[in-house]
Amino acid sequence: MEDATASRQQQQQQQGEAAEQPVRSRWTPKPEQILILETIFNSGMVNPPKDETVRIRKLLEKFGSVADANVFYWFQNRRSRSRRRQRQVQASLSAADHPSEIRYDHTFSPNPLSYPMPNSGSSSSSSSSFGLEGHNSGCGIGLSGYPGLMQDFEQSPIFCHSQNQSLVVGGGAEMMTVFVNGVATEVGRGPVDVKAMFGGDFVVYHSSGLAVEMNEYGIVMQGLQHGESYFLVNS
Amino acid sequence: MEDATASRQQQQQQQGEAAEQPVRSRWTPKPEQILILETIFNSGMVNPPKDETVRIRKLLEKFGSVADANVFYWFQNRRSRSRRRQRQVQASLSAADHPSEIRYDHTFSPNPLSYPMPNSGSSSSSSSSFGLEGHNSGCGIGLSGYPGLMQDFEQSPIFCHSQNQSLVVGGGAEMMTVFVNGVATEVGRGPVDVKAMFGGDFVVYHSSGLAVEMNEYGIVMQGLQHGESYFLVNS
DNA sequence: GAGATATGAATGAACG
DNA sequence: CGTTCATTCATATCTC
Repeated sequence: MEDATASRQQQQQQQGEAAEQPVRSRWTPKPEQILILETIFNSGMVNPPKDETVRIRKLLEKFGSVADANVFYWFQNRRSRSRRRQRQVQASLSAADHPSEIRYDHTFSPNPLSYPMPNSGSSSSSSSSFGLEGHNSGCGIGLSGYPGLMQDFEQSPIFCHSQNQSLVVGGGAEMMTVFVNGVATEVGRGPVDVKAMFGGDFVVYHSSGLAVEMNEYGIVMQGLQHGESYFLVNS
Repeated sequence: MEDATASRQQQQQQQGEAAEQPVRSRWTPKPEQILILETIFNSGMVNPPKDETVRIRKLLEKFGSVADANVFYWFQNRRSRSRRRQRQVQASLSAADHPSEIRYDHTFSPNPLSYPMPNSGSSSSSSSSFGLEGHNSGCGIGLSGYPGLMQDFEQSPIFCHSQNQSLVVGGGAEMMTVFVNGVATEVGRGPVDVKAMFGGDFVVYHSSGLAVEMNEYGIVMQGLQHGESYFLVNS
């Protein structure tokens, strides 16, 4: 926490000499700076000691103002998110056990570095071993290791994209979910005895405003549809 | 992965761009999914722990693919924006030091949810911990399957949560047509006194399933929207 | 179909 | 270190 101590309050960091930016409240690393930081991180130095942090900060300053605290925080976040992501991946892998339903990572999660997620137990921490994950997709930038890195950053922000695909398996057995007065409710796919199920005499409306027909016994013979919204109104 | 790091930030800097993004699309929650999320949030669970997040995700998957991260982000954003709105409202209230005249809130927000607003003086401060606004004390909505999944609702769930309101003007505006329980109805564009207008205590739902917020006097302040369908449910 | 708005995603900063 | 908050970036959506 030593580095942090010096940070605490730098509410207003001088946004750089150029005096033209809309006064950014927080540090916004330049692409070159990120590249440097990534390179250092991926080279194995994931938790630079204080003196090293200072050196890095000086290096970064060639591309824009930055404080030691920023560097400190950057590594801290990088470490944290890196590991978290690792954990996530691993968790989703173990989820492929006895898939009662094949559900896997669908959704397009572009290429997030990592997003937080409340976790309960779990430790493993043990300082340094960070999973690689830093397999920098070779788009290399040569950055000769850390000590020697220097110029030549023209820019080739790397980024080799890969699209993710999602596929979904519909679920659904004979039960389906509908929303009744805003509440998700499981109902069978067959006829619905409104009176018995909801205890009272109601008129059922579909969200479109049309009443759902029911017979003289208060039974909706076949109207509800999965995912739709309905409303019960006292009759 | 790391690629993402360098991917996003370059838009305000006069930096010559290089490559473009593969246009990543983002998760677009289905109406049913939003309803579920809103319901959970309004029930008081504003920051579900990891395991809960997973359950929610599985629930949401019945209506479309979604990842844990999406759920996580949703709650994080919801919380954040909710808090910010709260702060904003409060700030505008304190601006009434010497109220030489009645101040009324003329924030007509077309949408039921959220209204950003250009932040003005941001004192930021790191004080954190601000009042949550999810204090729906008991007004729960029982989302099925969740705190108990599926529920028994014979009694309609209600939304409490109200905020002080400024009253307004009754009348003067134009009229518009909305559908109430399937019936076209003319109402003024301003606040609607539900009790007076419909003679009874009701909860008003928009066809999306979301309850329309009303204050303790049974007055819908945010106004209804022309052409939309609403349902009155006895409370 | 350009501008305004709503909101998903990312990330710097902090807290405990 | 894990978690959470505040801000910002990016895009889907809506409006005129």
